[in-house]
Parts: sequence; structure tokens; C-alpha cells
Amino acid sequence: MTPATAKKLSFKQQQLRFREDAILDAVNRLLSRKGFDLMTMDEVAAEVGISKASLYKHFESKEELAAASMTRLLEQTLDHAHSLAAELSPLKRLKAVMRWAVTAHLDGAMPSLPSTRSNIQHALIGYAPYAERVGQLTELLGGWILQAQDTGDLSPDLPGEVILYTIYARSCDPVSDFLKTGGAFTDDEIVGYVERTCFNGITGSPDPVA
Amino acid sequence: MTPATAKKLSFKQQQLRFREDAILDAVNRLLSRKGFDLMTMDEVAAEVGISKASLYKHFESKEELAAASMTRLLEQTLDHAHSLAAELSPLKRLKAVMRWAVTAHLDGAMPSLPSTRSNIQHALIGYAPYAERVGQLTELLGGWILQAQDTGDLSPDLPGEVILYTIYARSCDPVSDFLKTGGAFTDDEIVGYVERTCFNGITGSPDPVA
DNA sequence: GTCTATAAACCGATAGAC
DNA sequence: GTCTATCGGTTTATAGAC
Repeated sequence: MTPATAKKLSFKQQQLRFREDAILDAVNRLLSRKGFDLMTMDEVAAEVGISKASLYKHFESKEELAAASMTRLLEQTLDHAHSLAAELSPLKRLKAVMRWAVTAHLDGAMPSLPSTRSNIQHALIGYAPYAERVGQLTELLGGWILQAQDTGDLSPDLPGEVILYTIYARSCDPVSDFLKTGGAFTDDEIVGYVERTCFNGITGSPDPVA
Repeated sequence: MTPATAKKLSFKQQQLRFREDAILDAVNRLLSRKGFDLMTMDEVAAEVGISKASLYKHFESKEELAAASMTRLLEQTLDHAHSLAAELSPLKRLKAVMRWAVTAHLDGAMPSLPSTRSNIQHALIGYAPYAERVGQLTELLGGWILQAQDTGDLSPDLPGEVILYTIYARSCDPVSDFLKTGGAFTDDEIVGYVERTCFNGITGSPDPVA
């Protein structure tokens, strides 16, 4: 393979990657706005600016398209989690990940967890790259939770499962959507309320400023 | 109108009411299991055991059917809330309503809140009987929340809006579905965890047994 | 790879017989 | 009021020209 050919191939691959990233961006927005069941392939194609047939040249089904989008989102979440300073306490790292996710959710870039009632759930768990990322994130956050329970920063008498699912669910909490629709609060305030009610409940006091 | 005629009419009306209650029961189950968008009128008819055309003799559209089901559910919620002993503190009444709702949710009788991403939301708010019940429940629970904030049982520095939406959302929390799917906990344990994390957060201690 | 056009399936709603 | 049969519209996915 000559350098020229290699360059041309690489350029084509870059173009392909760029186009597919644009598609996944659109899917991400539509998934956040309407959810999997209400999102149509026509809308995706229109949002990207290509035809539906071209879309199917890149992704062979609606399920695979959504799975690719969710997988990329989990990779971004893992990247953000790994980027957190090591000197932060596990509790602060968990809070930081949650704040990041809720902020993305309010920006329309974080779809809600595929609920038990959606068609996509079964397809996702059978999609290896997605399941692998879920496992990685669960392992990472699960370790932080155990550490935070050891120091008493999180309730030691609460099953780790309950804490993990609670953090996952609060990261795309419908409460933030309702508060945003109300229009009485800024996005930062909403993120603060969701974080506070998740960690301290609605009976607890706000954390003292560090 | 003769007594005989009145009796016959009443009987027919009872039959009608009974049939429509059976329809709403089926809608309630399907709404809990699949949500509005994935529920089909064919399924509803099949679950009740009548034909789709007959179904349309009772309710003139899918939206009205869902609205009637949700309205009845809100009435049942209001009935339960009003039945609570007056000597209970506002906080305990709020917790009781939430436990009741989560229990119903785990039994497949409490559909999730119509999310912002569903087609049904706009139809519901334009459906007067539904909107009226939502207003009544919000007024009732909102009053309890204010009282609980006055006594310090709920955080006084949290907007009532945030507390109300949080209680609403936690009443059909997906966390309970995930925990139930896991199979490691009984329904009572799950209800307890959801209540505790809602009111005390994941950092707080369990409430001492009264 | 991109397009237009279309196939195949599904769903909400209705017509018309009984 | 209940049924069977069907319409009209939408959606996923593909065929075939360029």
C-alpha cells in the first residue's frame, strides 16, 4: 500500500467517521427529545440532512442506531469519570458525575434511561459494546460507592445496588424536566436541587459550601 | 318514568359502568406495562375481551381512554389521601401517600408519569376532569408540604415545587422497577428503600422506628 | 454512497351487517 | 352495542437508478 493510497483511505475513513458522528449527534438529540419509540428514521435523516436510504447504509436498523448512540454516550461518561482528579473523595466524584449527567440532560444531550416499558431495552442488553460499557461504568461507580460507604459518606446500611440505581435514575430525572418547563429556575439551580435531594433527601439540609 | 323503567335504566347504566370499569382496569395495566405510545387499541380490546369497534363505542379516541384511566387513578389517590387519619403529621401523611403509590406501581396498577417525551401529555392537560384532579391533589399535598416545612420536618429552604415534583416522580420511580427486576428484594423492602432515599437521601440514616 | 420510489407491516379509526 | 372487514395514514426497511 503506497503512502498516497493510505492517505486517501484514511481521509475517506475520517469522512465516514465524521458523518457517522453527525448522525449520532442527531440521534442523541432526538432520543433526548422524544425517546426511542417516538423517534422516526425519517426525522433522523432529515436532521442530518441525508436521505433515509443513506442512513441505512451506515446503520442497519433503528435498534443498532440507538445502541451506537447510547454506547458513545456511555464512553463519554466513562471519559468524564476517569478525568476526575484523584484527590477528590469518592463521594465528590459521584456527585461530579451526577452533576455532569444532569447538566447534559438539561442540554438535551442525555436521553433518559431506556425504561422497562420501551422496545429498546431488550435490544440494548443484547448489544455487546453497550453491555460492556455499562459493566465498566457500574464497576467504576460501584467501587466509589463502596469506598464512600466505608468512610460513612454514604449510608453503609443501604444496599450498593439501591445507591447505584438511584444515582443512575437521578441522572436523567424527570423532575429536572418539570422544573425546567416551569421556568422559575436556572439550569444550575435545577442541577443543585436534583443533586441535593438525591444525596440528602427532601428532609435534609444543604451541604455546607466546601 | 315508571319505577320499572327506572330500574331497567339503572341496571343498564350499572352494566355500562361495570363494563367501562373493566376497560379502564385493562388500560391501567397496559399503561403501566407498556406506556401510552406502545399500548395499542387492539391490545386493550383483546385484554377486555371485546372487539375494537365496541371499544370505540365507549371511548371515542385513544387519548380520551388514557385520560379517563388517569383521571380515575387520581381520584383513587385523592380518596386514599383523604382517608388518612387526621392525627398523623403532614410528613407522615406524605410518606403514606408515597408508599401507597409505589406499592400500586409495583403491582402494575400505577403508570409512570406521562413524561415530557410522550404524545399523551398535551392531550391530558387539555382534558378538564384530569386537570381538575391534578389541581386538587397538588393543592392537598402542597398544603401538607408547607406545614411540614413550618415544623422543620421538611427542608424549609427547598422550594415547595421541588419537593412536590420529587414526591410525584418518586411515586413511579424507575428505580423500583430495576430493583424488582433484580429480584433480590421483596416489594415491601423496595417501597422502604424508595421512601427512605426520597426523604433522607442516600447519605442519610434510616428513620428510627416510631 | 446518495438519491427517489416503494414494499410490507402496523395502528387508529370507521363502515355496515346483525 | 357487538361484531367483521377495511380504510387511511405512518413507519421501518429495501430496491434500483445514478
